Amino acid sequence: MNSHGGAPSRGKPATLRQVAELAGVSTATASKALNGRQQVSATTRQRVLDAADRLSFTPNSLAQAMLHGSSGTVGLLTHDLEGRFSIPILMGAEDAFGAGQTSVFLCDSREDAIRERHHIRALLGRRVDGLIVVGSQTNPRRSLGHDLPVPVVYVYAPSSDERDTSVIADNVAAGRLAVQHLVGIGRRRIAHIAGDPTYAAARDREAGIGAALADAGLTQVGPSRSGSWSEAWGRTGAHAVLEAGEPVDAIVCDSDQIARGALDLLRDRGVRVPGDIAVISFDNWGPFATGSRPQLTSIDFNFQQMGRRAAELIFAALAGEPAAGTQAIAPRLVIRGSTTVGA
Amino acid sequence: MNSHGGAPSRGKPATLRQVAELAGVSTATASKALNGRQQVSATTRQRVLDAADRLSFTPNSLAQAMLHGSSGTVGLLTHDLEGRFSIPILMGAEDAFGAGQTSVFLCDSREDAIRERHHIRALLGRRVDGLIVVGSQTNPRRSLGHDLPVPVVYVYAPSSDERDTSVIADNVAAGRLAVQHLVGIGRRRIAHIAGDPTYAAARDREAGIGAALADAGLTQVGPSRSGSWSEAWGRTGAHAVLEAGEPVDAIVCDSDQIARGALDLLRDRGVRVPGDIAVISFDNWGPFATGSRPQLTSIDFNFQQMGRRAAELIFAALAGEPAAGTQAIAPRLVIRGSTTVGA
DNA sequence: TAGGGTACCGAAAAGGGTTTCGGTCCTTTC
DNA sequence: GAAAGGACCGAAACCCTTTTCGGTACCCTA
Repeated sequence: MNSHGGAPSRGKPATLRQVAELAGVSTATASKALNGRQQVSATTRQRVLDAADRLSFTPNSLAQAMLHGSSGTVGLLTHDLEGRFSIPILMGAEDAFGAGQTSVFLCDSREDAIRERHHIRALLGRRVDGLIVVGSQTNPRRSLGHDLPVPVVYVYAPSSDERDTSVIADNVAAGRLAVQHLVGIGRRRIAHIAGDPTYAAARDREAGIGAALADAGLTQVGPSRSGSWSEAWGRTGAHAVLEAGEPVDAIVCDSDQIARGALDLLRDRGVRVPGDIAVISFDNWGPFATGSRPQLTSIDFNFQQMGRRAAELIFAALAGEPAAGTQAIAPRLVIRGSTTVGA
Repeated sequence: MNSHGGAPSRGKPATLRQVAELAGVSTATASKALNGRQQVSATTRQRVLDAADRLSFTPNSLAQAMLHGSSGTVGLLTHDLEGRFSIPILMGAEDAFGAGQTSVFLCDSREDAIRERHHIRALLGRRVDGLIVVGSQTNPRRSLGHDLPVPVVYVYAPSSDERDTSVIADNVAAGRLAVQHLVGIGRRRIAHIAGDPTYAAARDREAGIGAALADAGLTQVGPSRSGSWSEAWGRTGAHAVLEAGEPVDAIVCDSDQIARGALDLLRDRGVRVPGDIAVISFDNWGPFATGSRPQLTSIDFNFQQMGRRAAELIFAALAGEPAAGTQAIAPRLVIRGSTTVGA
């Protein structure tokens, strides 16, 4: 770690006192020298810097935190077992906080309320400056309450309490975006294989799809068929769409996994994609979207941006400008082979 | 947070001093009362507890850490963008540390050495008790060096320095396990579609497969065909296996994604799985392994257990019993429909 | 009633860093 | 030569909790 080696640095890390002693000054002077304050002569400063380097001195953030009043840490609470959302969101937050400035505690509550409370206690004990709560469903989740001493931002799954601050994916816009793309490439007979109808995500996407179809003067082919988020349902749903007999030239699938299932069945039936039927889906989950034949055009929900926004909202709240309510992050269309031949 | 509400708890969290003041005792007594020490009368203790509850008091772990000398935190360094490994490993570590006892800082270095150094500086500044370094490849990675003041454990990707402590997946055992299962269900003509040959994982699995075949007195059908970790390669590889002309009744695929590609092609060619050819793969990546038709029999590398072991090794090192060298975690066979009809 | 014992409580220091404020020493100017 | 000013440095307080150790008050016994 230290640039020009030779330091012992075994055992306990060096303290400012040791640096000061080695440099032959007081801790006050050493502190000022290291922090670029103006009360130190150039020669003294250099002596301190050399001493700090020799000892591989790293200021103890715990002590700094106690003085400054803020710890420079944030807690990220999740119960997302697969880590599908949490990692991108965490990376976005890291970006916004500035790497090295703020560190993030990641805790997985595993859908367990007791474990969650446990983690919150621990995080508050460590005096985190804020809390980011990531849900794995889009459904609103129970609020942590308002008696917490730090700002809380809910991400992906909004808080059921409107007075809280939430950042969510804009599923309605995503639904519109999907249909607009299909219409843009000339499709007119659009069907929809939905996910689990108990999820707000499924309902919102359906609403967006309906609105965009209406805007284009079109009517959806068949009902939105609800099922689960699985590939198996994608196969079943696509089967139902074909069996209904109505001609179809595009299918919107509520997730990449559903789309994979649908592609699978269409291939079995000899239906060409995108020639006969274009397929578009949501999530843009890397390996799923790019592993298929053809690759999936998909709507990306910009998780990283959601994390960034969450961090910004925590900053704002700390600065005394809380922003209650729910903010939606705009999704992004990623075009691949399942809707266009060229791509 | 506080059980019977009514507390203000806005602004800065309460301090022990405030609790003591409210209870009419000194901070020393308050501390003893809250920590169950024996130097306090029952009535005084109760008064302190009531005061603490009224103020939603949470002891400041930062101050405790400064006294105790250890922060009760651990840094987990990753550059695993998809979070495929990191989250299970983190959960395993949480388990071993005991939820609430130890909190984990998660940092993503994004394959960037500068960012990595940055994060390490920050973590050491926060006086983490240990460091867990998770690699996304199985290839050995550059050591962080030995001049760090805390124990370091490398997970998944071992350190290239033998004096470091590493926990890795046992890819050789995994290869053996796959073949043993196939042999156990009566397969004798086994082919292998390998992953990227620059990965140690691919080489080790190949070694394990070879060893188990030899043990069973069998010879592999065709060479191990190397490619990438993608579904596309799985299709290409399976095509090559069929085109080679030699009869085959089982294929080992180096990842679930490769297996998905292989399944895809076999289905195109009208080959029945597992009737004509059984397929087995590695990783047991949930949605990939269970989304296919049939579902994939796969070797699970027990990431969670790797995290647990890493935590234990850090504990041991802190207790003065460092365990240099590399430890391999035994994999686990998960049987599904791609090798057995019943399952 | 005095002495010893016990139970309980509080003052103080420690842990590492930052900041304020007072002090020292050197330089400059009249 | 003396006073004023400036540049630099250090003592001490502070953040919050824990722990040691000394002290007080009370009770019991002789």
